[in-house]
This record gives sequence, structure tokens and C-alpha cells, in this order.
Amino acid sequence: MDKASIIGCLEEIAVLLELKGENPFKFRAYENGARALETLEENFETLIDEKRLTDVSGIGAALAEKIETLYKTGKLDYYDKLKASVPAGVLEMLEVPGLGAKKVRVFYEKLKITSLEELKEACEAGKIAELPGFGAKSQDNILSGINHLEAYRKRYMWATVEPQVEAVLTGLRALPEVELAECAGSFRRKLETVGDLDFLVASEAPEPVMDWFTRMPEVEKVTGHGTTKSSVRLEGGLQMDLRVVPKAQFFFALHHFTGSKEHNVKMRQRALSQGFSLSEWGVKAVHEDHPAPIQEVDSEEELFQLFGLHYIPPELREGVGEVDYASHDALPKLVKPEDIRGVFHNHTTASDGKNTLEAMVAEAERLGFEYLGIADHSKSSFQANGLSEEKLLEQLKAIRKLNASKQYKTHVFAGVECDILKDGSLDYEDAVLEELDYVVASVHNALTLDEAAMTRRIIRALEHPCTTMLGHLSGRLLLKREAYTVNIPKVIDAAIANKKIIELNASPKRLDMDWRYWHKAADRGLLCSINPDAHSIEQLKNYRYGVYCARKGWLQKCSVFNARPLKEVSAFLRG
DNA sequence: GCCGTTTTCGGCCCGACTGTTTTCAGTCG
Repeated sequence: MDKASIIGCLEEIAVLLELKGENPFKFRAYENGARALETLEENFETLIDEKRLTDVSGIGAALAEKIETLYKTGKLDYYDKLKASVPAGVLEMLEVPGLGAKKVRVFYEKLKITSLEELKEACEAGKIAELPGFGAKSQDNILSGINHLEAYRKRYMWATVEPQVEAVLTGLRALPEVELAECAGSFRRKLETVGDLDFLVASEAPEPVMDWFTRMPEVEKVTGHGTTKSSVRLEGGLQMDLRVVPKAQFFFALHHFTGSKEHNVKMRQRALSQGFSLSEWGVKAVHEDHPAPIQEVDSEEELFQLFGLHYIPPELREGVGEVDYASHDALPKLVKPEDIRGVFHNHTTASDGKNTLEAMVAEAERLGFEYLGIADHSKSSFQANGLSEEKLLEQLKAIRKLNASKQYKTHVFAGVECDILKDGSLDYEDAVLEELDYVVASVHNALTLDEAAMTRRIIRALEHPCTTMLGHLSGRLLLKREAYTVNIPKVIDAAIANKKIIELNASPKRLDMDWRYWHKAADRGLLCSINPDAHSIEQLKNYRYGVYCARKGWLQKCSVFNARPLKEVSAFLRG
């Protein structure tokens, strides 16, 4: 069984134990174990082979043994028995907002309800309201929750919600009662997809702020309306929460609601180790004989300083070691959007782009790029109007001519997004590829190869002397299409060994290679190219989303190929 | 079930909100 499935299995064990009313710390240990595997920086297989699973913080003897059994046999008696003891439909009831393990257990034990369907019927028949501890209101909320489950489950691409966030922030900041306003949560951490939006306001007069928020024209339903917290659901299902706090608490709350949960746990543990308890409300002394000094902060920087930490940018707050790094002043100086000097992997009307070569270069110049790489599709990508050898060489000529004319300040590199064929060979003869300045090699077909074959295929393309960089490594389309099965660590190894670049495709629906792999890979010398994969002049600006993910991947300017000046880039491409 | 320059037991983050109660449990973030 692979790592992802094992993580899923541990998570399910945790839920099942919770449903059975087990010791909360026991099921939390399974959750912690699953998370430890998820954020593993070392190779999972190596850890198992060398029997070093228990070296991972959060995995002890019992979990290590279960993980090993799952890995080797794909089965686990403990899990099978546990699963058999709880009807399958009980789990899906947990998805309803407001329902947790305890309540679901009551439905199951008192009313023998074992599915969402039956729960809905019970609500409609008024049976839930009769249960002790429940009433008409709970019953209504459960029913409404079931009916809106689809909307609650939905996630959104970061870029999709960005304009809505800007609009709400602008509206909030325009209110006279609002001193400060931010959007916290996964949006602020620049996670590739977000589930809901958490707004935070500093104000001494919350009521008018709450009124404005709950009366926004896009609001479909107000699901909570208090003096410190309100929740709304917009048309289309997007959830937004707003919290209002006094200014003195704002930065504690901002830090808390920016999260992640894992980051907050680490921060609280650090605070406790220094005798303080940290929360969204501020910081308190744990022991009364050791009173805390007045702890007010005017920024998040000051908050981190209270605990001897350097400022941790929101993108890094995923609980993957950033607190330790911050305590040793060892955090990376993250790459910034303005560091980007040009972009590779862009399309024109020659293949499936919307704008001509000239229009793309003109826009690149307007954006201040020193260089622009054109990489249209290769001949096998029929669906994308891939270029024949003749057309490709024609475009190459046009690019050389454009550069010679000095019509634009932006230098144009002639490249191609070359299909990696099923056997790992490239889509043109070497003689053609050698004419170009660079080659982005990407997989576009035969996406269902098994992991070994797909990994071999991509590594073979990386070993080709003409390949400059690997395009969208996993092929995922966020919220739409899963990544194809490929052993990413092995591909990274091959890229490093062959001195090839891996792209961070900045299209908001790709963001591929995933930010979770970059930190370790870049430490080992892997170069990144942040490419917008632009199919129009508007999409050239999408490189920004790639920079955000690069920052989540701890990347510094020195690891980003297209943060280098033209001269260095040209020298690299000439080899 | 995990963890430990307070290490083999006794902790494990914590507080608001909701709906139900009449002092609180469950859920959530």
C-alpha cells in the first residue's frame, strides 16, 4: 500500500475510534501520525526499509508496526475489525456542519440511524428534536446542513476567490468603525485551494461592521450573527466568517486565525515551554506567581518576538518546522514577485494561445520583463494545434528577426513545450530541438501509465540532452483532475543528477510541482522555473501565483532560474 | 497512542458559540 493510502487509513482509524468513544488522546495520536507521514520530508520507503519510522515525531512503536504492516501487506486486521464494527454510512454523517462524533453516536445508538438518508428522514419526521440534548433548532440546522452539503464540501482555487476577498476588504476598510481589516486563514497562507474565507477586523464598535457584512448583496444566507463573530454563505456556496476584536487583540487573533492548526500547536507549545499560554486573545502567564508582563503587540513581528522568534511569513505557517527555523534565525529569505525577470513556457496563436507572438512580447515589455520564452505545443499535441517541424522553425526565424529588430526591450527566447512521448522520447528529432534556445518537456497523453512506467518515462526525458526543464510534473488540475501516478522524489533525483530545471507551473489551476516538495529539493540543488503557462497576454501575470507557491515551498531567489538576469539565463541556456 | 535535560507516568492547546440546558456538552477553528 502506498503512503497516501496509509495516511487515509490512519485518518479513518482516528475517526472510527472517536465514533466508538475512545480516549480522545488515542484517536488524536492516529491523526498526528497521519499528519506526520503527510509532512514527511524524508523518503517514506527508506524510513521503512531502515526501520526508522519511530524516529518520526508522532509515530511510536504501535503506529510504526501498523504502518509497516499496511505497507507490506496492504491489510491491517485492527483496521478491518474496527471498520466492521461501525456501519459505513455513519461516517458520512460527520460531514454535516455541527455534527461530530458524539452526536452521530447518539443517532446511531438511540435511533439506529446509519446513513445520511436515514438522518434526513428522521429530521423530516421530527424524531431528532425529541432526542435529549436536541431541539427543533438543531433539527432544522441538520436538515439545512444536509441540503447544502455539496456547497460546504466545495473548495475554490486561490485565484478564484482573490477578487471577492479584495472586494470585502475594500468594503470593510471603508467603514468608519474599522481600524484594521485582513483576510486570514488558508487564503492568507496562499494555499492552492481554499474552503472558506476568514475575515478579521479591529474595531471598538462591532455592530455596524457585522451589519454591513451580513447585508452584502451577494449573501444568500446568514448562518451566524453575533457581536464578535458572524458567518454568511454567498450565492454559489462560498462561506465567509467575520470576527471583530478590539485593536489590542488584533495581531494575536490575526496570527491565530491565519493558522495553520499545526503551526498554532507548535507556537502554543513553544509559549508553554516559556511559561506562557498563547491564544487568539493574547498571552497569559501559566503560573500566577509568575505574572506575565503587559503583552500588547502592534504587529505580528512583535508577537513572534515575544517568544524569541523571527517573523514567520504566513506562507510558511504550515507546521513543517518553521518555528524551529525561526528560533535559530534560519528562515529563508523568500523569493518575491518583483524578483521575477522573465517567464518561460508561454503559448501564442501558433498553437493554442489567444495572442500573437508580437502581442505577447509587447505585454512582456509592459510588465518590465527582461526576457520572454515562447514554448508552443509540439506536433503530437493535435488537440492544442501542435507545431510541425516547419512551423516551429518558421516561428524560430520570426523570433530571431524580432530580437534583431530591437523593436522591444524584452529579449525573446525560442523554445517549445515538447511532448514527452509514451516511451519517454521527445516529439522532435534532436536536430530540430538543437536549433532552439530551450525545451520544456511535458507529458500530455497516456496519463494512465502505472507509476513505474510513468516515472521511467519522465526520467528518460530528463536525461535527454536537449531538455532544459520539466513542465507541470504531475499533470494535476486542481479540483478537477488528479495527478498521474509518478514517483516524484525519483523524478527530482533525476533532475538534480542531470542538471535540469523543474517548472513550477503558475497557472492557478495547476501550481505543479506541488509546493510541498520544493524545500528539500532546492536544498539539494534543484533549480525552479516559475512559468505562467500563459495562453494569453492576461495570463502572463499568472506567474504571481507561482511565486506564492514557491514561497510556500521555502524557495529563495537563488533557487529560481527566472529570477536571474538575462545575461546569466542566456549563458545557462547556451550550456 | 505518543512523549520526555522535569523520562516510564501523567500530561496531551484552548476558548467562543450554539442550542440546550438551568450550569453544560459538543463542535469548531
